[in-house]
Parts: sequence; structure tokens; C-alpha cells
Amino acid sequence: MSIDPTEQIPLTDRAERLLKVLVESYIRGGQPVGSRSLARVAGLDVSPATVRNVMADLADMGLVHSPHTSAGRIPTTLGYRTFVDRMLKVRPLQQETIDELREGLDPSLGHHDLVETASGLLSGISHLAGIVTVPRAERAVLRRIEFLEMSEGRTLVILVTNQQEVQNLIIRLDRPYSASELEQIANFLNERYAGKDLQAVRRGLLDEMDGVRRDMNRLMAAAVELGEKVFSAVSKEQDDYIVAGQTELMRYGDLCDMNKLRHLFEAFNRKRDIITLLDKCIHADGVQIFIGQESDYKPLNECSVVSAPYVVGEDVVGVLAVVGPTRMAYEKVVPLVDITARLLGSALNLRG
Amino acid sequence: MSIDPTEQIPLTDRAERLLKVLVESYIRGGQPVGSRSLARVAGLDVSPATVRNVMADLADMGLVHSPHTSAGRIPTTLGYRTFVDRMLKVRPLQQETIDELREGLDPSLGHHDLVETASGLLSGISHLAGIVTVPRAERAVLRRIEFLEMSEGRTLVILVTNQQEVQNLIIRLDRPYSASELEQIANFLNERYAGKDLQAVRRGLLDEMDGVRRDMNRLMAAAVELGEKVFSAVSKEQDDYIVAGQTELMRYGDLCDMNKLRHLFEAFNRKRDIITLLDKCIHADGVQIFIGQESDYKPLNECSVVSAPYVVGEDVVGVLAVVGPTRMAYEKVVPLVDITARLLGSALNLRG
DNA sequence: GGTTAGCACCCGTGCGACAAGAGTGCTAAG
DNA sequence: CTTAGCACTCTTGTCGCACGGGTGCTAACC
Repeated sequence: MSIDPTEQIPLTDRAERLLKVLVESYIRGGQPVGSRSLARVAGLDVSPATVRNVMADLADMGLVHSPHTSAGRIPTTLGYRTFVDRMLKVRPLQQETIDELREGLDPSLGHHDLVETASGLLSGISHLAGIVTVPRAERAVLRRIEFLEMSEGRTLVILVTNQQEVQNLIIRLDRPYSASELEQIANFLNERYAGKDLQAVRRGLLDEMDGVRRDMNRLMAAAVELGEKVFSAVSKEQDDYIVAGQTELMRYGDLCDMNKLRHLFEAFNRKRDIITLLDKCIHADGVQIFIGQESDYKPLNECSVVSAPYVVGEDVVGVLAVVGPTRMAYEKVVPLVDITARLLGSALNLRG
Repeated sequence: MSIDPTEQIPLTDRAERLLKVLVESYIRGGQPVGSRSLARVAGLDVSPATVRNVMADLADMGLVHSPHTSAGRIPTTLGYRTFVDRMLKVRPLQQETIDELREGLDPSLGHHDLVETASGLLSGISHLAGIVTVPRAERAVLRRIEFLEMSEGRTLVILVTNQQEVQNLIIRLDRPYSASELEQIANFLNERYAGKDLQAVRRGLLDEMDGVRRDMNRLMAAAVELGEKVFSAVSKEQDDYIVAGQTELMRYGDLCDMNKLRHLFEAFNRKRDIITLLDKCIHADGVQIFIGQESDYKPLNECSVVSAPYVVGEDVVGVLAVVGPTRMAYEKVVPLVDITARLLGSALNLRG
């Protein structure tokens, strides 16, 4: 949110109030709101005509527009933006919702399950789609590595990280290693690197490869080479997320166009584009909101994305988000995303 | 297909031909087909009036119906059924499609990837949704089991099956075991059970528990108990499937009702009901077709499911299916499902 | 000057009428 | 048994029309 396009726009108190009420009431009702009802509900004790004048100004500033002459007004993207940045009063979550989140995000679950339930909770509570990226492994701490020969040239690598996470991958070796050789290599790597995070491990391995190659014995050389193979593969294996509750989006008249909705769903499946969008906010701290075209991605043109990074220790390890029609209940979604991010972070954190 | 409700219905050659053409032409066009066009395209050299008479008979038999007086005719479920059972001439797949399948289902892929690509291929080729169940592990052959202590009471079990499949799960032990104890237990289990399929392993373990309990030493007893824990957990871990191309279904006007479509998608996510449906055909050999309400499951009322079990060795290990509107190109989908099932089976088989 | 009432006007929506077209069912003749 | 003919039904599209919500503008008002 470093660039705030609304900073410049000056609004009288009344205009501001009217915009706020307009957005709220459009979010609630989903229909263009006219001057009469706006005047009534705003509690400002002004006539519809006055409201119309104000609306004309807001329209000039690009904050609202009519879908056609003589329907009520609808907020534009910029209108939502202004609303969100300047008028949004977040309403704290109900205690029972918080309890539900806290219960669901049980620290004893595995990474994958945590991500999945987080996504499910986001969606279930907001009645919108939830997205949670799989946490980056780079900062996970290596606890143990083991090798297991499977068949000619294919070796199973078992990687235990943090307290409980297990990851296995199969690598191909260019020459056969004996079982005891593999054991020694594992021992070497464990002794040297257990307790460091994967990023550090990889850096360490690269250093060793570069540097003192000649004073390594064969075993060490093999260990380093093999390790590098493993950890480069692991670091590639990221960039994934879990979506829950796509179907919720089929409930909203706003997105009733089957074709657009299809494109949106396909985008969810394709993942790539969504990932790049989520990446954008991985280092914004706190909740971030993309409204309509702000996401700069066609399938999301009529959607808003409310996202927040989640943090383990000092490090941002992932992002979660809620996706729904532009016309969503921001005042509820924002705190939901916020708190879910915190709870997910701490659930992951407790597991070390 | 043991019960064939159409066996009884006698049809003149002409009626049969007309029904066939009607179904084909409705599948192609999606609109009720009238007597005039039917007469023309059937190539029978009869007048529309004659066709109308035949249609009246077919309607009496419940094979076709009009959406209302004086629209063309549409096949009923029973009509489709008759068509599929008695008139469907499967058209062999194009060679390039077969190549695409064969290439995609690379035996060197892991189980999970195979299932995923199979599902994707089914969907991509048919432009419908594809479903493939994860292969049952029961008949997979145990190659090796290893234990790795992780933290107090939590032990990682690594299970290598067939040539290349790795599965790991974490179990809780009621008492702590030393590393060497675990190693011995693993050795015991490996010696005794490597090469047998998981079902046999489990049976064996249960036998040992039941039977000769007293002449086992402590180690054996522990091994048996632990093993039982593992293999009972593994056998529960099944009953899953992978869906691909749900979004394709949003393309068809037949399923344009957003609500129904939502229910369908939710059914895909819920999985349970779909699984029970797929279970029904796991032991029918060859392709099976559920048309509309035949599936006996509301969300699928306007869909057909074309399914086939896939086989490794002698054993059916899973089912795959294509789901689409009742009005689908059966003559293409049937061979597609058939061949994909064979290729998936053999891809899994090659991997031992 | 800001605010308001009044008024002309615009435009989406719903409704009824109407014609066209497609298709049927029935009957009577071949 | 087949077919032509015909009356009838029902959907679809279009047009016109009235209605109502909402606007923009202007002129009066405080």
C-alpha cells in the first residue's frame, strides 16, 4: 500500500459520509443505490437533491458511477479503494469465530493439514474462496537426513525438518553408492548441518563445493555433491497453494456470468498467475487488499482479494487470502484474514 | 450391466434406426429433434408423418419424450440406455490420441502423478470432467519398511512398495523404543514379509498375534504389534480420487443452472458420495455407463458417468471415469475410458 | 452560497399482444 | 401400412406500452 491514490482526493465530511454509506449499502444490497434511499439511510437530514449534487461530485472524482443514466450509483474501484483506505472500520471477530479458528489450527497437525484447514476455515467463515500457500521450506530447520537405496540408480531421500515434518524425494545418482557409503554420507550431513535451516544448508554446501575442493576426501566430496542435489531439488518444490470453497463463489449474483467464472476457476487451477499475484504481497506486512482491476489480472477483474502474509519466527513463509466479489463484507473479511494469518503462523511456529 | 431393462423392449428395425438417429442427432445438436429433420437425416425415405407415428410408439415405451406439446423429441434416460446398450457403435480412438495417452502415462511416474495425469488426460481429451481413484494399496507388494524415531513417542514409518512407491506415516508408540530395537524390528519385518502384498502382510501379522503369542520373544511381539499398527493405518488411507477439468462442465448449456452445477462441484469435493458410486463399478469388468438418474444421486441427475476399473496384475486396484452431461459423445468417451484404464493399469503394472 | 423542490427526461423492467415457425395429432385417402 | 393435409399447440421473438426508480437541471428559498 505504499502508493495510495486516494491520498490526494479531498472530500468534505459529508461527501465522505455519503460515500461510506453508499459503499456499505451497495455491499449489503448489491443494487445501485439511489439518492432517496441514500439520503434516508445516511442519517444526514439532507434532501435527495442535495445527495444528487454530492454524487455528481463523487462521480467527477471517479469514485462512483451509474451503470446507465438514471439508475442509482455504484462505487468504482477507486471508490472501494477510498472506502477501504479511509473509512473502513474493521469489526472485531466474534469470540466463537476466533475459537473455531484456534481449534481448527491445531499445532499438532502437519504442515499440509494445517494449510488445508486454514484454507477451509477462511472459506467456511467468510463464505468466499480461501487460498493458503504452502509454507516455504527454506527457513525450515533440518533435523535429519537419511538415504535409502531403492533400485538401480534411484535413491530415496528422507528429510526430517523442524519437529515433525517429513519430506521424501527420489533422486537419481550418476554412480552407484553402497549402503554403508550412503550411511556415512548421511552421518556426515547430519553432523554438519542438522539444526541449520535449509537455506543455510544449501549455502554451506555450495561454499564447500566452490572452495576447498581439494582437501576433501572422497566421502566428503560425495556427500557435498549429493546434498547439493537434494537441497536444490527441495527448494524448487515450492510455489503451491490450496484453494477451498471455490463453489462458494457460485452463490453470488455478481459473478453469475458462467464464462467469467470459468476463467476464474481455471486461473485457480493454473496456479501460476495467482502465485505471482500472491507473491506481490508476501512482503507487505499486514493485510493487503486488491480490488477489482487492481490485481491487474483479467479473471479477477470483478473480484477482490484480501491477503496477508503469515510469519514463522521472523520469516514470512507464506500468504493466505480470501477471494470474493468486489462487493464483499470487507469489515469482516479483513480481520478474519488477519487473525487467521497470525494463528496459522503461530501454529506453525509452535512446532518449531 | 447384469440387469438390462431394455432386453424386453422389442423394436422394429425402423424404430431402432430412428431412435439411434434421434439420440445421435440430439447429442450433436442439443435441441429437441422434430419429425421432419429426423426423417431427412435417417435416410429411411419415409415421410415425417410416418416418423411421427413411430415416435408416438417410442414415447409410449418411454424411450423419448417431448419437453412440451409440439416441440421435437428428446431421449429419456431409458432411451439413452437403449441406445447405449444396443446401438452404440464405438468409434476407435485416433492413433494420435492413443499416442498422447501412452506418452502421458509414463510408467516411470509415481502413483500419484500417474493418477493425476490420467485424470487430466481424460478430461483434456473428452472436454469433460475426469476422475481417477487412487490405486488401492492392499495388493501392493511390500519391499521394505524402516523406522525413524522423530520425537517423544512419534515414530516415522517409511514404507517402500513395489519398485518405487514410498509412503510415510507417523505413528505414536505407547512405550519408547531404542533405535537399535527399531532397527531389529524393521529387520524382522523385512525378512519375514518383504515380497508379500500388504493385505497378506496384514493377515500374517494378525495370525501371529492371535496364534502363537507365547512362543514369541519380546522383540517379535513388539514387531508384530507395531507392524499391525502400521498396516492397519495404511489400509485406511485409501478412498480418494483426483478430479480434473471440472471447469469443462461449465461450458455446456445443458448444465447451465448455476445452482445445480454448484451442487455437482460440491459433490466432487465431498468425495464420499462419488466414491460410493464409483465403488459400484469397481468389479464390473469393462466400461460401465450410468445415465442421468441411474446413478441414483441427485447432483448427477443430469449427468452421465462413464467408468472403467483399472487392473494391475489380476487385481482391480481402482476406477476411472468421465463425467459429463447426459448428452455426451458416448461413442468417443467409451473407448477413451476403456483405453485409458488399460494404459493406466499397464503403466502401474510395469512398475511392479 | 449552499440547499431544496419541482419537473422533464431517461431507461430498465414487466406485461400483453401478435406474428412466425416448428412440430404435433388426427383423419382420411392412397 | 403409409402418407398428405390440416387444425392446433406451444415456443420464440418483437413491438408497444405503461410504470417506476432515478437522474439533471433550473429556479426558488434560507
